[in-house]
Amino acid sequence: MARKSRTPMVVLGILGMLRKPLSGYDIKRVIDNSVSHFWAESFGQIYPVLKLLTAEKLIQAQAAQETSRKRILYSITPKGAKQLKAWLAEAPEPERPREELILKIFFGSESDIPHLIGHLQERRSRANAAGEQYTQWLKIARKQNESYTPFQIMTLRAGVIMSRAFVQWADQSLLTLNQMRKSTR
Amino acid sequence: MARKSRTPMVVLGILGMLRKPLSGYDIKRVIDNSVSHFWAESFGQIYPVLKLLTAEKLIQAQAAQETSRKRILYSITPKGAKQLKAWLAEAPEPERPREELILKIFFGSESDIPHLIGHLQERRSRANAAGEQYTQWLKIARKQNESYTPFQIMTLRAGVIMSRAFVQWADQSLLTLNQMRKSTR
DNA sequence: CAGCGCATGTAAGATGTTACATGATTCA
DNA sequence: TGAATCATGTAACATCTTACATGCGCTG
Repeated sequence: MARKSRTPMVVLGILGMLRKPLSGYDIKRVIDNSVSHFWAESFGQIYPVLKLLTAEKLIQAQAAQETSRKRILYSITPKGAKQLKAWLAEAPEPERPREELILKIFFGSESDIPHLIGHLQERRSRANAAGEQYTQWLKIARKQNESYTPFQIMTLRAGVIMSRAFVQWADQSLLTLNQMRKSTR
Repeated sequence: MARKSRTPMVVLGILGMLRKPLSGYDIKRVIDNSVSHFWAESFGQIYPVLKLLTAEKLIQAQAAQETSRKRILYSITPKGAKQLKAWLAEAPEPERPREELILKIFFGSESDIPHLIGHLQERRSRANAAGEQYTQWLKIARKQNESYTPFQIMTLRAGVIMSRAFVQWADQSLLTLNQMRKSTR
């Protein structure tokens, strides 16, 4: 048996936290605009889960009345909220680490330094961008602090700290690699 | 189509880097004792891959002569080394983030602060232990530096930096949570 | 009217985990 | 002799990604 899917709980979490009816599309957008660097979901997961949760009466569907556009809104039921709370109380399962970049550096002796430098720069710049985005969000959150929970702010800080640490490591490693490249030429 | 498996390349990488015949069991042990915090493999993956790679002539098997114990040793072929080098030159694929702890904190408003504190403490102590282990390895590596490549040392530094950043964030967050717990009582 | 963003959904297929099965050897 | 470690392997099953399919509404 494979590890139990946490997608249903993520959906329940978004619906429970925001306390308003959302469509599958909305849910995806919320995830992408908040915890995307820590958790991602695809439509291929979300839509089937929405049906499953409805069948289990953990969420309920209602057709959107406002517009003519096809749009199904879901809200969490008391049963769903209970289920969510129970899951939140459970210890997070240890994740399986998957850091291909580190692996490629680990095998660096079988590769060429310029390639490694390229990979590192590329990831460094992405981590840097992520860090700046989180910093930006933090700034916004501090201004209008009634629309953010302190918990959300904590995750933003995690984003800033972890991104910066990565950038710091990348810079240090790039320095080392550049020195190695020079000395072996 | 799901994301392409990188297990074959990990096996090729270990065999290529160490340049000596290893068994499936050995390979697992090497991974567990080096990059385990960045990459993990299970026997359920390794053994089938070993057969596959043999069929493709990227590695070759030889029965262990030394002992009577059932033990199959594999070594990389030139073709395998070429394949490995090509993979190492490719840009690492972006990983799908999966940080259940951050998610649970993000949904913190639907949970109880003591639970969150428990989860955080538990992960903080594991990150701290990982950080200390990497620090230890770094110390050893510096002493007998001919048995470690500079690339391996770089990954050890990554372990130290990332673990410390996590611990730093956890401590900051625990402080916040404890203050919140007091003020809402 | 073309293109983009909104919006929902399905199918195929590889991936990876867990559990199980088996047996040898070493050490207390 | 029993437990732990060494050692290889298979089966079942859920998970997840990618690709595809479809169609509406708004904007330039």
